[in-house]
Amino acid sequence: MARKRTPKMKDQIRKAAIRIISEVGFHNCTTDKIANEAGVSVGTIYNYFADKNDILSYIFEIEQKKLRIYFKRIKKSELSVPDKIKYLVKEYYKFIYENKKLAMLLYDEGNKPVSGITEGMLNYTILIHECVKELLIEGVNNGSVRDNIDLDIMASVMIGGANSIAFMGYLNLDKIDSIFNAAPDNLYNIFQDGIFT
Amino acid sequence: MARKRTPKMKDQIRKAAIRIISEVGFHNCTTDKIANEAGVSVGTIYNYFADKNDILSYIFEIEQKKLRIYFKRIKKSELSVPDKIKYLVKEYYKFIYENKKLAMLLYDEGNKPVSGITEGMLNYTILIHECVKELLIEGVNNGSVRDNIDLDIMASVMIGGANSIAFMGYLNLDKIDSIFNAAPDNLYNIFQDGIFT
Amino acid sequence: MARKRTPKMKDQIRKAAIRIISEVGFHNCTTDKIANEAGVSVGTIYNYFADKNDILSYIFEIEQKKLRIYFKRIKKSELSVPDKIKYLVKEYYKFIYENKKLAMLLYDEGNKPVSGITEGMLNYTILIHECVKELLIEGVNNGSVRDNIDLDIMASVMIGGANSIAFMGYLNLDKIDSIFNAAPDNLYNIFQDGIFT
Amino acid sequence: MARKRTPKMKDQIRKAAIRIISEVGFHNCTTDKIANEAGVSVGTIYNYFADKNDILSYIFEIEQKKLRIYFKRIKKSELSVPDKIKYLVKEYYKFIYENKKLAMLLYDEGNKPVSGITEGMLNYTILIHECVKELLIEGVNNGSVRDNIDLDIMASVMIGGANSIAFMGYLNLDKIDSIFNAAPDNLYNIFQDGIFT
DNA sequence: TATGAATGAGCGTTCATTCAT
DNA sequence: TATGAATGAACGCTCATTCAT
Repeated sequence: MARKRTPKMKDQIRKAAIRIISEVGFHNCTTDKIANEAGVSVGTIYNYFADKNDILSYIFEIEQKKLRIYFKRIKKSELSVPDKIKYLVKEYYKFIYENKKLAMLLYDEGNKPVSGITEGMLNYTILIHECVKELLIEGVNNGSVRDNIDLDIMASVMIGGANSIAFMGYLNLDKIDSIFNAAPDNLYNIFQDGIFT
Repeated sequence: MARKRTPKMKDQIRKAAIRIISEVGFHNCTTDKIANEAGVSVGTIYNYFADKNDILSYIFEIEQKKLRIYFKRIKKSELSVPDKIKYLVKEYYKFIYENKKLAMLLYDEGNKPVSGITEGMLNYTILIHECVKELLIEGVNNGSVRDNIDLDIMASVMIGGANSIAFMGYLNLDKIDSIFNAAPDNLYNIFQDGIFT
Repeated sequence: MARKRTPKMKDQIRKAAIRIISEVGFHNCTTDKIANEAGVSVGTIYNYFADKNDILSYIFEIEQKKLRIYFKRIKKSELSVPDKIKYLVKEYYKFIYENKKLAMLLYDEGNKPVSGITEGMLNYTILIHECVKELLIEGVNNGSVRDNIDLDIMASVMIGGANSIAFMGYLNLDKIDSIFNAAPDNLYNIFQDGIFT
Repeated sequence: MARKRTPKMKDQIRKAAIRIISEVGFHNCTTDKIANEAGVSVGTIYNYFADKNDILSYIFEIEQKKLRIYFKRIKKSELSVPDKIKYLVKEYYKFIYENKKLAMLLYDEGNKPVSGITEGMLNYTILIHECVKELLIEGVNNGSVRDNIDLDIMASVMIGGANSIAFMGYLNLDKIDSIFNAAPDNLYNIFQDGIFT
């Protein structure tokens, strides 16, 4: 029996791709670079992925799966909606701090209305939106979230706001620790009381 | 003091580039396409721009100049800080509605911590941040903006939130009108009172 | 005298290759496709064949063997030379009608002075030539075949003529039946009396 | 004004392609080889041809045009049909003798019911068939060609026969002169009286 | 200054072949 | 002996850039 096509190998390639793409962007990331980073030959990539785009799709697909599980768990918890969101925000910054490269990639490639390369990318972004919105609906229903604001807009602001801070962190890598540290409370604070006095 | 005659051709190319890039993204935008859209030959592009990236830099540079003037005007106005921000938000949505292609491009290419192609792109993003932050400082100083939140974070949330709504609009082009219509008030509302009750 | 058990697998691969090559041509025929068609793994092919070309060689080799036996039988028969040829032509069209794929392959790959891939291919073509020529020599010797024509040329015309009709059939698959039906008599007729009155 | 895209350049590439393809076959002929042979860069090829197949199409297209003119001229001549054919055959061998490479290519690539790469190839083959058939029809009408043989078959035999001799010549390059020398008369002889006594 | 044909490095992808299992 | 995942050279094609006109 020959070597079995292992899920391990596919993951090895996926992770190498994450590293490369997050460093140079998807368009400057060549299949050769990925293969090299994965310690594999180019041909092998094509044993696991239909084409280069498919790698990106797969990256987003995996994250989507994780996300879905994660949100389900939060939703089911006994916490109040604000506390769920507080928790979510905290976890979010923990995640992007621990997975800088992946997070950068997700941000970099996932926010392209124009040159979106794969469906997977948009689906991921939409999924987050839907999950946050669900939480907000729950909040509106039990009176913990204001009901005079469009919930799509509210979700957008929350996600966009959180991402934007992360982006700032990536641009100021020397201050990233303090930024990510301060972010959750500050963000929650804004969600709580707005920015004006 | 009459200016020298504007290099019309450079602008012609810039505008063509905006149209093409916003349609297909920078990486799928070839110099041939730009030249064709501009009604000019490829060679001519290189009389006005050092290379392809330089076109993108120039686009951002121009927008930066406009932005600087614009912010200066707002800052000088007699409005209160919240009203300045209200006005700003309104104008922002008006602008991206009327300049969809340019706005998409600015969004698509301007938010890349990773694969940023030119300095100009980041400078543009940073400029916005700085300008908003200045406004917020003014607000803190005169007591109209809360002083217990990091202002960089606050600015990030505001900008990211606004952009995120725009992004949602681009993804739902059929609802873009109603989204952009509702955005300013909803956004201001959130800035005012947060999202929780 | 019982033969050793035929290496069935080699034949299985050979037949699969015939099917695939005749469908897509040798150059578009991948070892994967052959393996798949043969219900065998790629590796197995290389247990029976030195390389991809070797499969083609083998196909021609097998046909050559069959041909040799076939011609020997005809030669030995009591028929007159014209009758032998008449019989040959009839059998030829029967064969290519019943083995369209193989015949197409033999034609497609066997007529390449230039890009001949394997020796086997040419040998096959040459073999046919030699066998027909032998028949013609017999005819010249007993006076049934004209002796003022170069026999190589004569053989070429006969074979080329017959093939060319077959080719026409392949190009007009809807009329292939009537073409192959009419071919033997018409061809023999031409051999008999030429084309001019 | 920049260099003009010249028909000369396209021809230069076409001729280089003929040389390479006739040497190694279309499938083993790389764009790099053609470019190199033409003293041009790969990119230039793509200024004149849509893709690699297009080069082959063009080669056949050009020959088709020449052929059409040539046949028209013969048809209009005052010669009897047999004399037209005699002339045609003579010219044919002159042509393939003087243009060995082109002729080999035309033969090698033009006779593929299966793996025909471009329409142009088949059209060329069909054109020859049609032109010969027209001549035969003329002959039948004025009584110089036998009317009890299917004319498609007759045309096929004539063309296939002539080609087949040429093929033999290519396989025996040392005897090619004498073969091509003897061919016209022998062929005409067969057309006149058949092969049997 | 404007042109656009020529350039050629570089990319994504294929596929015959190998070899560990 | 059979397997099929891994390999990597090789290909067709693109496109930013150059430069003769």
